[in-house]
Amino acid sequence: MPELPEVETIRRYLSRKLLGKTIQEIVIEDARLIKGIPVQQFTAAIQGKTVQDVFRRGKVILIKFAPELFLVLHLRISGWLILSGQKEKFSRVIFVFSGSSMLNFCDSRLLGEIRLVKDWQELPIIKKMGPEPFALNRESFIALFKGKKSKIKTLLMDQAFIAGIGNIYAQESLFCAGIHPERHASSLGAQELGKLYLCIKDILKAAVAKKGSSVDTYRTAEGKSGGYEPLLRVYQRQNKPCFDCKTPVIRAVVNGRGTCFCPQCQK
DNA sequence: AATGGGACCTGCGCGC
DNA sequence: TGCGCGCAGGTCCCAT
Repeated sequence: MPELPEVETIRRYLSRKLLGKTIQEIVIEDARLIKGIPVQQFTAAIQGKTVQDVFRRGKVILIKFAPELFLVLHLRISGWLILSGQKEKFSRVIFVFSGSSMLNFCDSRLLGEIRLVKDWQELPIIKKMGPEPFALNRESFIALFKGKKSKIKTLLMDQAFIAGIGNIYAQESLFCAGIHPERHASSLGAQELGKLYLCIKDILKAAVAKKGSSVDTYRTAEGKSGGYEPLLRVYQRQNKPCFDCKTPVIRAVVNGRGTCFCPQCQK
């Protein structure tokens, strides 16, 4: 479900609401989401602990309870988080906080992950993760492509290459930059990469400002829809006229994922 | 090393 | 109304 803008939106809200709050109880509706540790152990370890920090790396949300105790939340494709006073639809794990607020980890397809670790930086997913898009300048962005040959869309979605971009914002960024999603990275010149850099930054920034895109189940942690959806230019617009040239938008499968692009504007 | 396919799971919308 | 099918914002594992 979530890419960088959605995850960052959730993180900001949780940070605002949960800092200093203590976990009173954990309700496990479906234990399959809890990975790497027996459920009993998981529950016992965070009961009574107080939130010290809520931060993000790529699409991963991290909640710090102690210097050596971090809750790791990954929403994967179908998860979302709702902070409310009740159990929500598709709630799988509920963290009940002091003040009776409840953080619902909702996930229709059960593909999400919840972990508890001592050292978050040692998690495999974190260890191999590429740089945060906002930490890059034009030069360092272009330098990432040195020696890369994959299709550009595959690269943008590769979390080891750059963190936080998924299927929506990869498509949107490539449309903005006028680059065909199946172009090989080695064929892209500095000018095209420079344009792509600006597009990625602008789109992610605008999407964060709008609190993400509510294409399907995504809601912000306060249960509201995101506001970026009306600004999407190609995502899921197959057969509809391109906003720029009116040519019908094409849908192809790139790297196993549905991919929309304008055959006229994206070369 | 890089790439492609399948697996993990369930729900929703569509056409018949 | 009911059923089957295709599709879904991510990541990992395995075979080639």
